[in-house]
Amino acid sequence: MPSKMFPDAINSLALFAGISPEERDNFLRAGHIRKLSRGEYIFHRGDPVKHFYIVCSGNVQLIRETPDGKEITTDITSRGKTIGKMDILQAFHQHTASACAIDDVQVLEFPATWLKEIAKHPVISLNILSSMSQYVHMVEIESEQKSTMSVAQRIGCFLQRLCVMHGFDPRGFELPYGKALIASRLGMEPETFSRGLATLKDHGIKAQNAKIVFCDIEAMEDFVCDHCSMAGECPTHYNLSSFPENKNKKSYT
Amino acid sequence: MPSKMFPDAINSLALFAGISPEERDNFLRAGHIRKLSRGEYIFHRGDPVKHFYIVCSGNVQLIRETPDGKEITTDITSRGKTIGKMDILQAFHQHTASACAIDDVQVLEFPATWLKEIAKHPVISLNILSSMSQYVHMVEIESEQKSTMSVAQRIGCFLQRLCVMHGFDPRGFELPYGKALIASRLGMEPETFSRGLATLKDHGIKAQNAKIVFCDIEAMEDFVCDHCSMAGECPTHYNLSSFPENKNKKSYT
DNA sequence: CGACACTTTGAAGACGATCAACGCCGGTGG
DNA sequence: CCACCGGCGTTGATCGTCTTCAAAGTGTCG
Repeated sequence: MPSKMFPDAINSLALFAGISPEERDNFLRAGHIRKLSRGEYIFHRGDPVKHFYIVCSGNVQLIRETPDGKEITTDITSRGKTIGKMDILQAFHQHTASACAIDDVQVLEFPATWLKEIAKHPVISLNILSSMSQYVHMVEIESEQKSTMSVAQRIGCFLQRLCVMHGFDPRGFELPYGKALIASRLGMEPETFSRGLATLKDHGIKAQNAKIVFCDIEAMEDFVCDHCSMAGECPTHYNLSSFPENKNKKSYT
Repeated sequence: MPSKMFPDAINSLALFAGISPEERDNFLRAGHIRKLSRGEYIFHRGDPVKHFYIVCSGNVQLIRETPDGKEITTDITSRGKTIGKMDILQAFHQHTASACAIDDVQVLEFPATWLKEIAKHPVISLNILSSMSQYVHMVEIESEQKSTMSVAQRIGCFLQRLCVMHGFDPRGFELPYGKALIASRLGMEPETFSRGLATLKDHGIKAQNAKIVFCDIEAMEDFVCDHCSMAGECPTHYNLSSFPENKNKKSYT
């Protein structure tokens, strides 16, 4: 029984919010566990969509290749997140990105039809819609940030979101994966990431190797804008006022 | 009766695909028409979400302001598209962007609760999930393009999508709105857009004032990658092989 | 005709990508 | 135990691209 094996992951699933544990476990019985080791692919872009996944442990990288062979990391999913939701629900029955295990990973695998089935459940349907809306919002904001913010600012935002999402201690935590991966996630080169991280020391974020320390917790409060207050998953603007180019500018209420 | 007034817009609504016209009109009776003139706002970012909209005529610009007062155009919606869907479905009950009429606009306005109600309908629920998944895919790809493609390429992609979505004649059509707006939509400055458009002449796209001509229709065929083939709404890569930096690189199958 | 909004062009500067080299660390094998 | 190697991250120098600021051109509408 899955819920015995991964109680933490299962209990916090947004997918089943508002559903009784019994009904939920009933749904979950359709799935089985799949283990992958670092570097293994769960599926490749272009594969026909046959399954739907919930990450139980480890981190999974969603990758899309550009025509010139470069890899862009669309997202990094950790425990409790779902993979392949969108691909199933689209009319286009192929995966739009590849999924690769960053660490050793355990996922719950369900048949694709199962998702369409449970999506008919009114509560679950709204849960999916809600989490998808939230994801859209995040992607839109990140896209906007690529056009309007400097590398340093985007890194600061990412670190803050990382900290909030994983429940890390803002006074000191370790990056959960390599810097090259984060750089790819942010759509920049590793060198650029490295340099950007260095400049953040002047803005209240210290970084030594993989250790990150938010020195100015007050500044972090500013970070919780109205976007964030809703779910803690909103990528926002770190400590904007500390960036010289943002002096004398109105803040993001 | 709305369906009499805007038959084209209503009949092509993805929201009601697979629903009988009678049942659909039954749903639509809850709405009423709202007219706006150019420059008027339908709602502002931060407003409590009270309504849900379907665009009947004209174009609506979705705007998000950055902390420094700059405006980024998140999306430009035309006839048959919905506005405010995501904002309703999120736990956060405020609009995440402002909506402004570009032209004189007519929208169908529904109470927000109506959407949550009809979302319980299994077919409509899947319709919403499907269109939202598709939108997510588009936003993700555009975000990726901001990191990987040149300005000229992004403009080419946009023009192609514009042409397909609006059913324009690729051998010559007029831009449906100003260039400054398009530049904002693409996350670049008007000057950059202007210069980028000029360079496209070397890649089979002529532009004089607002008139766009795709000279190399064969090249456009390449544009229809597997993403596009599904719905014609996929932003892809215009005529990649004509860009010198993409010679000898594998194509996007 | 003139006012105004929009677009284009030009020149300067900032920023990130790229290429190259170095340092650091863990593992492997002699 | 030490030498070697490969993965990863940093640093430096250079280049191309986009933004910015400034000014001129174009069109429309009164």
